[in-house]
Amino acid sequence: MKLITRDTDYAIRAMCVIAKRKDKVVSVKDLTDYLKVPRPFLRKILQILNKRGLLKSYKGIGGGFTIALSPKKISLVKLIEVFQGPIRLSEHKLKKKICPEAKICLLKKRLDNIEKYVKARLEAITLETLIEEAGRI
Amino acid sequence: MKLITRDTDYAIRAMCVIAKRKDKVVSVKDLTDYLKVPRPFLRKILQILNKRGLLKSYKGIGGGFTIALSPKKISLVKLIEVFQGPIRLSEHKLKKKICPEAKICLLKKRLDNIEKYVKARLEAITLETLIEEAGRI
DNA sequence: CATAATGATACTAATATGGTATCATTTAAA
DNA sequence: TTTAAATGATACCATATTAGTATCATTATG
Repeated sequence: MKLITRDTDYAIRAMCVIAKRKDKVVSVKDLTDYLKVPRPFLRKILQILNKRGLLKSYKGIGGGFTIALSPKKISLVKLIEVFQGPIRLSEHKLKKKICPEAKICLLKKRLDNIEKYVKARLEAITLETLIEEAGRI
Repeated sequence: MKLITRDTDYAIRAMCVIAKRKDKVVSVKDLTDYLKVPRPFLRKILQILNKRGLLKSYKGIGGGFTIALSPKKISLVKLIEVFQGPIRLSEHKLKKKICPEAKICLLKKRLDNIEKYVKARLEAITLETLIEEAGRI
């Protein structure tokens, strides 16, 4: 079980770097030199973030990416959901055919509560908090 | 992202039924009739639980499974780890080559905390609590 | 000894993950 | 105005995981 897959992880780190550079345009080359992650893969990831409106892109020589939104507004939940779809701890449905013992589906309620907590915590972690904390050290 | 996969889910429900029947031997046929899950798949799952010492099995006519441990002692964490391996929310390693920006790995610390919480909650959910609550309704 | 159960094991199909490769398009600068 | 350096769009590929199926061996009961 993984909460965060490789693409999300790369995205988080790349976004942090881009966010810190503020309005300076950062190219994939710059990022891969620094982060040591596979270039074509990171390219794909950044294109997705661009399409989703989290990055702005600039083509041509000297091109690259800048952050499109305030780092305050970009949470881990958001990034996770971009690459991994909605967060759901269990797909355990309350349908009779899957769970005739509707009572056992108290399980579902319990898992839902845990999920709610996890989501809240991940919502609270934004690019801003990551960058800020890093800066203080 | 899923915390609980299908096999774990089936295992939880089957274990609840078996635990409730106490010392009565429950066959796979009984279980699939009731739970409406694929029989060969459930068979495989129960065999694994048996090997891990969570169930006792009885061959031959009238055979099947009984619970091997007190339902108190069987937590969701245990069942999840049987089928999905150890719970880890992020594989984000603190290695330089993966994360040159060691500071960003505050991320790791944060995720670890969330993970600790989730584990504690899942540890607290045992077959007993699931059965007991169901009984009260 | 027939039958109903599990044990062991191998196989398969579908999906997700972690990428690569290629060509088109844009743009800055020589 | 050409060239080079960047992204855009897309298609492809390899591996692992998930979700099963199938088959034969073994065991116990009546």
